[in-house]
Amino acid sequence: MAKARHSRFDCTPGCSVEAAIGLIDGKWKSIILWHLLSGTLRFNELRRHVQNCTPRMLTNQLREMEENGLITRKVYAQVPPKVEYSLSELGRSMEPILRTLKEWGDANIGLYGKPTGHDPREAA
Amino acid sequence: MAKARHSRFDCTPGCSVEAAIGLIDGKWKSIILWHLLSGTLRFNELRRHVQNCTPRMLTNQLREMEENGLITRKVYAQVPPKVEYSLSELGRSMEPILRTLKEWGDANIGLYGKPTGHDPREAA
DNA sequence: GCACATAGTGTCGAAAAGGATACTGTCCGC
DNA sequence: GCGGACAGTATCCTTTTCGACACTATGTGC
Repeated sequence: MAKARHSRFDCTPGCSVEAAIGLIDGKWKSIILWHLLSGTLRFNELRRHVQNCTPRMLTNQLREMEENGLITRKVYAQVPPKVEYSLSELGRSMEPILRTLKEWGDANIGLYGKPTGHDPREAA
Repeated sequence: MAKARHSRFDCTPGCSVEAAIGLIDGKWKSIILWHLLSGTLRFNELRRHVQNCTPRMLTNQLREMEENGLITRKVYAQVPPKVEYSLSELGRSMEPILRTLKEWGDANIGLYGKPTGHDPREAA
């Protein structure tokens, strides 16, 4: 997901769709982004919010999003380390995407019977 | 991606975002969905549209989306097989998502310097 | 009889993503 | 001096994803 997964920007129309997805895809990114919409958060605050995400994964996702310019990492040279994560302008520009996604999810998942989640192959 | 990857619907707010992403995530799904927005397509038509997607992968993605209720598969009992894929109502309801995603992608990727694609770790 | 088209399936293997667990260093409170 | 909080790292391992390639069956055209 990190690297070349969605890096075919030369593909058929729809590639920008893919490219956009590529940036928010990754098990925790959307949640992280979602929380950051409400404001700046520190590493361990995020950890608590995301709960079952290991620190390794959290760092990982955060770093990728930083590289992609979605978030900003601000380190305070303090004795007990302090690092703040916030959305960059680009990250904030994704708000409509996140919202559209959430609206659709709220409207269609559960109401519809959880498109994912149920998976016939498990029941059968 | 297929199964339990994004199946934490009980998580913190933002889970519906994740759930929605889970349905369009998967290397080819967004492209397929995108093409189907313009109308019904047959298997090999899709193949030609998506180009570098192996038939195995195509079947795979198509099946997952069918299970998720996003697309409809219509088989014609003909001698040279004929199978048509089209968006279901649920699938069509994703149009705003796809469009938002595409708009964002068009506006921010390339213009911004291809957030993915460049990856400092490769150059460094 | 051979190739082509249709719509796939099956097997194999590599790579990536993700998870578990333990560890770093520094300061504070006790 | 012990343990906690801070912000991560390092290492190992499993699962998932994806791609290559060959292969199925049936009918048509040559």
